[in-house]
Amino acid sequence: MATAPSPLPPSAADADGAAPVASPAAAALRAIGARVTPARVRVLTLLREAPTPMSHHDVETALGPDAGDRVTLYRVLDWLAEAGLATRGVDATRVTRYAAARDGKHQNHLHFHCDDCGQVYCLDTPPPPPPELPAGFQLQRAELDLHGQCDRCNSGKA
Amino acid sequence: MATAPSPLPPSAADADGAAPVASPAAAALRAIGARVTPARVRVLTLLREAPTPMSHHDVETALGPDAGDRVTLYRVLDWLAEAGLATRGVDATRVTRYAAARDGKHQNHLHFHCDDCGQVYCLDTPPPPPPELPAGFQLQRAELDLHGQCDRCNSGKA
DNA sequence: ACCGCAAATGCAACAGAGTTGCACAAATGG
DNA sequence: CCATTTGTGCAACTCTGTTGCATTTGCGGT
Repeated sequence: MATAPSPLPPSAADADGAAPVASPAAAALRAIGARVTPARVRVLTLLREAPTPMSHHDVETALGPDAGDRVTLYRVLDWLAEAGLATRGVDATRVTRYAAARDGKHQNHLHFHCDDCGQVYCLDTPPPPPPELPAGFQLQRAELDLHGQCDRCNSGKA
Repeated sequence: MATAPSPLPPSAADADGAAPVASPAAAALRAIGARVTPARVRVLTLLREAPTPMSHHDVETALGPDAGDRVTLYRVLDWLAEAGLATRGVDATRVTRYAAARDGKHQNHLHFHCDDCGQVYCLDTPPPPPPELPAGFQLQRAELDLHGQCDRCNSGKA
């Protein structure tokens, strides 16, 4: 798998020494009383601009030299998820993907997994109401994953 | 995680030299014109008797000395999924789980993932109808995964 | 402006799940 | 019973994610 398309935005990670703090990511960090570190700001900014959930590898590639240590990246992603600023998800290839949890938007929509290229798409369609479950079971969240072929892979084949 | 409960049935894997072929698993294999090998019969039989999807590790543990080689087990599980005799799924801990695909039963029901113990439960509730998606996208299958705490983990805590 | 401490980072080594290549054994078909 | 095709076993490897520990750094207090 060749690291997916990843249409990363042009001006994702900047503001290191010149501009103090212009990024909304930094603001979000401050808002919850967390430390504002370059790594966190860079990663969160990237996730916020990304159109689809990103894997550790995606983030590392997208940030390039600014990605820093592999482990730090894992820890930052993990921390973001723990802090509620991002959501975690495991795709069909056993890879964990992260998405910015903006204003709760990512909590409540559908994901389409392309079984061909592995890309994950976010759909605007509202999810159906979850069914009720047996007593004793507490529902935390429901996730409807659609699997199939995306338009790109679909047109390329028969 | 201590390898899940795994209530493996008493008479799962037998019939090696004495009884010719009594297992329905073997019959299922023959039915699709595939080779009937001990490994396949043992694994498929186990999966068919299992109440929940099993991971590679679960199967290896359950079969004990009869499990054979790790790699063979991976290949058998993979083959079963490819052949349509089992279905694959990835749980919250990035572990692939397999379930026997009997008569199409496992195709169309819900899974509840316990975020505490990682156990996967099969619910009888019928899944909601999938929404329509953008043009160019071809839906292969929809999977509704419910996440939360199971009754066991739920009662143990506050 | 400076100091100190807790928290974050970097480095290195490790762990578990799954894969690949190749030689050998076994299941079918003739 | 033999030949061919397919599955199995072994060893080594890749990839994703973790853990421990020393060092640096954000940030609040002085």
